[in-house]
Amino acid sequence: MLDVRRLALLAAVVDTGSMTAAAEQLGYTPSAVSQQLRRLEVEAGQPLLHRQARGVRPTEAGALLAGHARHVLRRLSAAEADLAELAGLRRGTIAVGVFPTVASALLPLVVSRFRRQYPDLRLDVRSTRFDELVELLENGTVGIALLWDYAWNRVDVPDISLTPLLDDPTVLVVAADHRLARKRFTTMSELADEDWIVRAHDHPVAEVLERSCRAAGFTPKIAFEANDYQEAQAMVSVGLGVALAPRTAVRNPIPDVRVLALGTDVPARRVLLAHRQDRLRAPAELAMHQLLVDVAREYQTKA
Amino acid sequence: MLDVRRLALLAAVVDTGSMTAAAEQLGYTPSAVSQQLRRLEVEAGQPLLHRQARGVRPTEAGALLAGHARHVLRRLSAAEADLAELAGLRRGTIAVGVFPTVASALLPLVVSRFRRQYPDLRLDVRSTRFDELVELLENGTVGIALLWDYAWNRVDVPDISLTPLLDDPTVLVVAADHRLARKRFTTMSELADEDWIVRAHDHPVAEVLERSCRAAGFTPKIAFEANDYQEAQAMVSVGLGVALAPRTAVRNPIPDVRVLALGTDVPARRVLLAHRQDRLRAPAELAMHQLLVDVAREYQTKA
DNA sequence: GCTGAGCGTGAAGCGTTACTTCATAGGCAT
DNA sequence: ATGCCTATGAAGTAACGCTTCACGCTCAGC
Repeated sequence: MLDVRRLALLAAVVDTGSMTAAAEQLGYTPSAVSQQLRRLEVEAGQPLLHRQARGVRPTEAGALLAGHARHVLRRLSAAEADLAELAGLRRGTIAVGVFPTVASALLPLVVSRFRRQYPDLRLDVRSTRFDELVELLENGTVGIALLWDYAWNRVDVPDISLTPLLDDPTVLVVAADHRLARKRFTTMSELADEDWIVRAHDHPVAEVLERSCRAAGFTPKIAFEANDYQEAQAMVSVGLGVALAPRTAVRNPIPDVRVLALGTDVPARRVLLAHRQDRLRAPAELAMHQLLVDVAREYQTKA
Repeated sequence: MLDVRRLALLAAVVDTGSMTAAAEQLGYTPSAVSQQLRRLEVEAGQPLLHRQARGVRPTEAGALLAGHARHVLRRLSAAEADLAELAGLRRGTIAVGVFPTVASALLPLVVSRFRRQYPDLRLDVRSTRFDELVELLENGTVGIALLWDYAWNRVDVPDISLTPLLDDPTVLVVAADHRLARKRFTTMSELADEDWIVRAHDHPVAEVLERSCRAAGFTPKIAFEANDYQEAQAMVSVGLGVALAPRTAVRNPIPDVRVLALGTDVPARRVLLAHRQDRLRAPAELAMHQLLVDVAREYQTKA
């Protein structure tokens, strides 16, 4: 393969008409230019320059090669410009993986601010469940994923770096005509006699209920198992029971339910930002990382 | 400037989907590929490959760079192909400088054979006088020049390499009704009483006449000074006198003159092939060089 | 005619770099 | 659990490109 640095030298020499001028332009000594061009001529198998008393002139082969050299150099500049655009956030794509409850609550904020702040970047959001999120992260389909965990079961994936974004306290959801509906706050010990709506029994929030009730000294009566928080709210609204939920999951409650805060003794869900711990991260990914941290901080303090 | 060899590596890795495969394809060890790509990523300021369990996948920046790399490599291949075409005589230009008398006699043979043998090469012929030929040769306008000299004034130009092509004997031109017109051969001593047509007095053939007559023991009577051999022949044809000329110059004599050989004691013009003695010579130039040597040899033996 | 500036070239030496070798770590299939 | 395939790291070596210093040449100016 022809050496592109030598071709660049040739192009400069042909342009300036002199090895010395080209050397100065490119920051070399004339000797270096002369040596490299000599090698290029050997490589080419034919003379590329006519040495004259005053400077040099390209031969037919030299002019031809210099033309190719200019194309190559232009393309390399374009490549560097593209990299600079990616680095300068004037171009690029960031794919983020999220889980459904954060998708509905936090994400609108994130997306709108991202659009405003980086109008030239493409944003890809995938909403799916926990284990697939980790997989997407590991194979690079997404650069960033939002995960969650509880204190007794901290997420820990090798080669994945985690940044806690916010604490998502567990709240109580009751029907609008419930005896506690007027209150803003309650404790688990007030709820010993309630019927409970939970999500599928292997869902973590079921374990939150289990642990909280045990700490309060009673065993919850399970009235219904819902498939998601929307369904759970519906059941609560018609008086089938009360439910525990992460606050972000019921950020926009349906009409006939009320949301009450609970004490800090009820375990809170933690939302985390996860990414592969590569030395180098794509610029767009770094931008999104910072934006998520910012949005989460604001969300936390505002709420 | 981005390193093209690294870009080539990247393109190969992206194509094969594996560093090991790319290494094997390009004749490197996997370690070398890994190291170079790492450097390229540092240069790019962002990751270019997603490392996966089974091989690698390009990131957005990696795919972009690989695309540019493919363009650059294609262009470099084209450059090499062009050089090969020049070397393979399927392309190129050869400029030859000649002096008028060889142009009219030898050149038609040369041109026709050149066209036949190298149909893809361009041939540029410039016909001019001796000193300008040397100048054209020195500044590279022509790659080959045909020169001539006589034994007492050998051409010698620094950095110009000379190859004798043929001996161009001096002949006698007489009118068709001249007393010697029927003969094929004569000697200077038969010509002591003739009137002479010469070319301008500083022209070498005038010196040939001078020397030959002196050797034969007489001084020529100059009747007319002609500007070229055509004019000289015209004067001879109308009986103004006889003339000496290099044989190639009267290769195609006008109707009313006859050409007689002279003895070897009359100095012969020597025709030379001249070129700059560069280490490297353009392939088309080498081809033309050989062709000229061949044609001259045939011309010499045939005549 | 001589001299100096400008240009290209060459030999020697040095610093950098890119490769190989050898060894390690991790995932995946048998 | 074993073995293969992947990427990766440290160390050493060989090659390469550059600088320095010096020379030869041509042209312009005193």
